[in-house]
Amino acid sequence: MTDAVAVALEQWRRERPDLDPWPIGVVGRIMRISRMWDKEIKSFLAGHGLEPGEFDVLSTLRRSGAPYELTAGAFLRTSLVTTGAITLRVDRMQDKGLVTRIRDGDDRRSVRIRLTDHGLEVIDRVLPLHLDNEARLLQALDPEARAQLSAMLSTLLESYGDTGGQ
Amino acid sequence: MTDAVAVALEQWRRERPDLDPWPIGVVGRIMRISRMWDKEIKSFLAGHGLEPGEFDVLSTLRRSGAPYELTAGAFLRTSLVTTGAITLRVDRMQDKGLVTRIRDGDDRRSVRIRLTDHGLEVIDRVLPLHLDNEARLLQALDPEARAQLSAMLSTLLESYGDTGGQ
DNA sequence: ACTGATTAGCTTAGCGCTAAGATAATCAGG
DNA sequence: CCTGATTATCTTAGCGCTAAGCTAATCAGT
Repeated sequence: MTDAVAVALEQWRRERPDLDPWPIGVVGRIMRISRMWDKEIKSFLAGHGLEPGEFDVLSTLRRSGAPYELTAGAFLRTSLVTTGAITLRVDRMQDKGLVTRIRDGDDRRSVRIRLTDHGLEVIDRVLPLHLDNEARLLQALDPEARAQLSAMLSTLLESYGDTGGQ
Repeated sequence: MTDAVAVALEQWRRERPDLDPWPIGVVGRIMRISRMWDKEIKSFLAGHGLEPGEFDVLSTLRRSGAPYELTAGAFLRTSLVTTGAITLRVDRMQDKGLVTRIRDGDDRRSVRIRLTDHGLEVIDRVLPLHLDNEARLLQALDPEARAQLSAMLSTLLESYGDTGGQ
């Protein structure tokens, strides 16, 4: 069987034989997989009443450890979205009772975003299911392939200096 | 150096030692890379007056070969977006003079979308630059790694039955 | 202390997309 | 031929995000 990107590569070789379309073999496939996973994960999370962006905030807070509290700026540095998106996510999550905003006493520009008890309960319940769901998406790869794939992706991220802030 | 996902994995192992977060090593990295590339490519294309979705339509038409014409449904089957998105993209591209809509004479429900001379000129000019740009994003990987990576990504897409329609 | 630059976060118009429903043409069975 | 189901596309309200500008607090140099 050939995937959709293999077909596109073959078409390009026929139509533009003067060009070598090899980068599409990597970039096209990664973007295609990412879009498919976006939908899968969005649909999975919807079953638990969460948007992907909200799950992302919950995860980041949870794995930062007790007291499950980070400034809005700390999210920016790990999240690849703009400040406006963080503000809006936290607005929605506050309405849902997942997090609270706390003005910092020392630096009154700063806002600390903190997981509520409910938020902690939600992420601790959903995370294991989320991991199972992601593992299912990777079933086609054996453990060795998974490790090789992770390593190559890591090489790419490192080449972009992606350390998630600092 | 460690990438942002390696840091997240380490945090999870500390905070939830009862769980094995390995799927994040693959899924998290692919999604993170995809979002970074989305921005790079969007910014690159903006320099040529194109949106990513528009470039996608131009590419699909161009590589389908003369007469550079496909039905709206054919895009749907290769594109991972909804029918509404195709309609809106074609609306914008028609305004820009990149494509034209032609009602099919045989099946009058069907609309054939056709590259204009201008559209053909644009995609033939931008594509080589786009490939150079993508190659730049993959500089960190040697040719052998690129081939291995493509093969593993292809395995995943095939496991989802992704043949781009048919 | 004062002043300009910087930092942290919020606001909002606009964008592309989705989801759900609508319209219109074609097909399939009796 | 009808009639109901299907197919192809368009329409539109609403969503999350971006980009650009804003407010307010803090810092750095004099």
